[in-house]
Amino acid sequence: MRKVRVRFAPSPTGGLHLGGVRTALYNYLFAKKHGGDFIIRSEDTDQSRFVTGAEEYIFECLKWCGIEPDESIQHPGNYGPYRQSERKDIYRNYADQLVKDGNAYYAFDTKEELEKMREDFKTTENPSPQYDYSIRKKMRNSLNLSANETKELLDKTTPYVIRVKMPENEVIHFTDMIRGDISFETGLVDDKVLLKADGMPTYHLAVVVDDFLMKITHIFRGEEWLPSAPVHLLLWKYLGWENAMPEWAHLPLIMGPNGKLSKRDGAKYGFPVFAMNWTDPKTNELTEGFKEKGFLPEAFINLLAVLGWNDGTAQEIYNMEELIEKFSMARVHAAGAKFDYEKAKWFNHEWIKRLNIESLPSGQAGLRFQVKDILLTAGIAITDNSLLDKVIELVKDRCILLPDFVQHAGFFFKTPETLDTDAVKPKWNDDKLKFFQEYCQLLNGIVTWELVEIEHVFKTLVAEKNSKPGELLLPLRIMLVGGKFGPAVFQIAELIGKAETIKRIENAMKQF
RNA sequence: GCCGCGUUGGUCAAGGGGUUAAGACGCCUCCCUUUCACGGAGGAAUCACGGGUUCGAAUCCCGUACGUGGUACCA
Repeated sequence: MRKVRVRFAPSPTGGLHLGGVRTALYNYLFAKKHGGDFIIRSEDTDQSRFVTGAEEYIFECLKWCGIEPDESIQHPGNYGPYRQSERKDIYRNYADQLVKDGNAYYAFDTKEELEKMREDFKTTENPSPQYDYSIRKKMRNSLNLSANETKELLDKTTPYVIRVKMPENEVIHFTDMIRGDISFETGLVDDKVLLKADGMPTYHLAVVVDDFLMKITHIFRGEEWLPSAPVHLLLWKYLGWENAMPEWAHLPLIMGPNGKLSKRDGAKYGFPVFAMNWTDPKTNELTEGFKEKGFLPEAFINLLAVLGWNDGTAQEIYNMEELIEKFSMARVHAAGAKFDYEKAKWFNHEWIKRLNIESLPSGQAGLRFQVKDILLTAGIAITDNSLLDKVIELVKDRCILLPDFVQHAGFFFKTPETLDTDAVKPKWNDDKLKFFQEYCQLLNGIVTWELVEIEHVFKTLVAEKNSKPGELLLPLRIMLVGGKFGPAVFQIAELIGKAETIKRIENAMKQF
């Protein structure tokens, strides 16, 4: 029994979107569940499209999610290098071997010739002709040229690519861990480029070679790779590695409101699609991440994990430990799942409610730290941790995203700058003014500043004046918190203290 | 066009020959609460369609439709 080894090969062009993180997560969960290794290979095959900073960004995102690779550029193991540009010679070697064995060939067609071919063979029935077994007979490649002609072209360093030679009439099938038996006719698959003119491998060559060399046992990737699976299968066979063949699973896509989830959807519908803030270095355009939006990493991995997977029970809230224990690839849905931001927020709410105040199981700082941080960015510095803890306990039920704490906890530490006077003014009168003046005096006389006392004094005075508590409670709330929200008024008064309570009432009275 | 994959309420989904077809999000109603939430109790809402197979189909088979991905010297 081989040790489980899985790998994640994030695209360098787009940073990490929802689907990417979920692929990483599923790979990670599977590896950890089976006591295996989680490996990250960096795909930088296409230098011209490489986005600077993407590599670091990906590691940061995964780290935030609590996913640390066992092997990667940053955590080298025995199977490096892990960056494709540094493995160039390795790929070339295997490409040459494929040519030598007659399973691949040199193709000298220029970009223009390819375009011409696609134009010439285009019909209404077949709008995009492929470079396949029938077309390749008509192109400029080592299959049609004589050995000498080929050698001559190579000697003259004519640009060329190496393409796989797909068999004309074979059925290739394999078992997908999610979808079961899947088969393809090889004649319908094109002769994919394996090695590009610049000497870099395409994904097709790179994955196969890397997965073999890095002793990968399971390949989990997005569903968009399913159509090229037969190419990969054949390559494993042609390279003579059939007995080391890994198992496969093609993960369902994550969909947006209309079709596959895209970065645009995020902007259009107002929800994040990246784990963390992503600034496109080319356009300088900032896309807000789940982290910055106020999601807890626990909530983020939780919602991602159950978007396309469930363990068959009604359980919805899982921490990383439980996910590792319960995850199984066979229970991943084959159909794509539409991302629902409302549900995503619900997960965050649940996690805010249950997150430990002090620290996380992962050893990271707990809710207190995160709330403190969010208040600080809003200009509210916290010095009293025990007060903060009490406040968090009191208001966390009404906070969905982290920044909600600014509204719901901020006024405990900072006098509200503006009051919702409109809610009070229309019904404000001299009687009420007198009531609050007297209430302030009474509050001032309270010796032990406690909830029951503050409330008792209020109620007694209300009874004395023969007024309705409801009409006075709302103004008091506005005075203390600034608006029609927050927990029980007297609880707020207790926590902000005697002096501050009286100060806020007196200040507010001037404004009504 | 061709090829692959898919299709259970608006969304995530359980169920894989006999179920009153779970549960969650969202929505609605009520209760609780002298604010807003939380919480509690209810409610509306689903097996894409058409054929088979079967005593019996959401479940198995075929077809159709629709969705989605691929069809690049992108990944």
